[in-house]
Amino acid sequence: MNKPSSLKSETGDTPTKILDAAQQLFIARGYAATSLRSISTAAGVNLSATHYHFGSKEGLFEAVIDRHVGPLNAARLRALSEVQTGPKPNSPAQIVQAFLQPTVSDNTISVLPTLIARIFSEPEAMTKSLLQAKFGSTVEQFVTALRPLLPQLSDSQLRWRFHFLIGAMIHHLNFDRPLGSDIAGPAPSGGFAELLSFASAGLSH
Amino acid sequence: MNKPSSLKSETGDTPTKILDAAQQLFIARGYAATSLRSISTAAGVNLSATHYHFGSKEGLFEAVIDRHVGPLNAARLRALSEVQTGPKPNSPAQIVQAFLQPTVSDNTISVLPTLIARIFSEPEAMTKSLLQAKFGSTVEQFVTALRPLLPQLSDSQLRWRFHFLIGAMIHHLNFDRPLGSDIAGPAPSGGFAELLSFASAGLSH
DNA sequence: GTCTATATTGGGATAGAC
DNA sequence: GTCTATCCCAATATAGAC
Repeated sequence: MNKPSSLKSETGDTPTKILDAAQQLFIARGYAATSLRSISTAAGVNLSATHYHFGSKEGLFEAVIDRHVGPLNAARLRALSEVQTGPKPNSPAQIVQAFLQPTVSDNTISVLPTLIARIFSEPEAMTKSLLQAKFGSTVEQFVTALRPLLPQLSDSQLRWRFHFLIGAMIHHLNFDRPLGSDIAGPAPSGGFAELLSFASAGLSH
Repeated sequence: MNKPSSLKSETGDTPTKILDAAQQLFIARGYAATSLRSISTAAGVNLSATHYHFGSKEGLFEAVIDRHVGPLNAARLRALSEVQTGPKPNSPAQIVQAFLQPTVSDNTISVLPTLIARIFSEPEAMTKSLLQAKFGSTVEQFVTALRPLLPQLSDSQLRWRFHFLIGAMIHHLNFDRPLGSDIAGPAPSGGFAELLSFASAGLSH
């Protein structure tokens, strides 16, 4: 159960190899179930290298996260800015797409969204304040952008609905197919388009 | 980080005390981060009692789950049946409410939904087939009930949207307030009502 | 059914040679 | 920066007395 994958990323320096392996294993098994030993083995480096470069397991976890939050926030805000500089008025669906699209298209490897989903699903108390610190500002800007487009909603209603939008997104990233779909075979397509319309409709009704 | 809560449920026989403590800690910390030691300490029983009654940590986890899935499925199907025997035609919102309401009202202690959310958020491969086994049939019946009410949706669309509905529900159960709300203070109210309307609108648009 | 004691393994972290 | 070796602790699980 604890054998690391045989896939190694042979590229990059030691810290990068550690980050790549840690990312893959944290996604697959979660934080607590992933040992530094399995990470160092998968990365093809010595166990002590993880401590030398990242200090501790928690430090490594934060480093894995920090590698991605900046680019993701930047991509979302760039998409939001593009929507807002286009022809007015904007639709809520455009804003929603600016928020969701970078989670599926902004990385060559598509593990980034899965990592985000894993962070949201971690039980540790650490997680909640960490999410606020890393994503709070961006979420705030999207809520602000949506408010004039949905004047019928109270601030509380708007925040709740954006909250559920995030929940649907996380669930979509955690599971590649709906419950009840065929277990075997390729994942059914069309999920992201459905997510967009589901979230937009839930937000705007 | 691993000190068990001082709250003990002094009631019940030993297996019940173990189940209560295990449930509380699995919810708070997740499966991997919860030790049998912390469970037995919180339960006020000997460590060996956990093995004697449940065989293994995984066996205990399944026992915690199994204590609740039956009643939850029954409550959901009962609510569905009541909706369907009422005056026709039903609205999708009624079906959605029949699915969601038991997660917040069917237990004296409101930890059941949090447990369900935790199961959905566990990374282990075990989880996915387990969810299909425990909830697949009930979800299937709700999808079947919704289909004639939403004839404009393909089967694939309907399943995706119900999937997102579940995601929003899980997220709501995992976090008691939206990102960006005041960290301190009581959780904002109205979340469940907003979830109902968000999910119904996303499903029906 | 409940306890003590222990077997066995694996975890994070560190010291110190190179 | 990288290695070996090791410390120290915690984990699941079991054996066997009571």
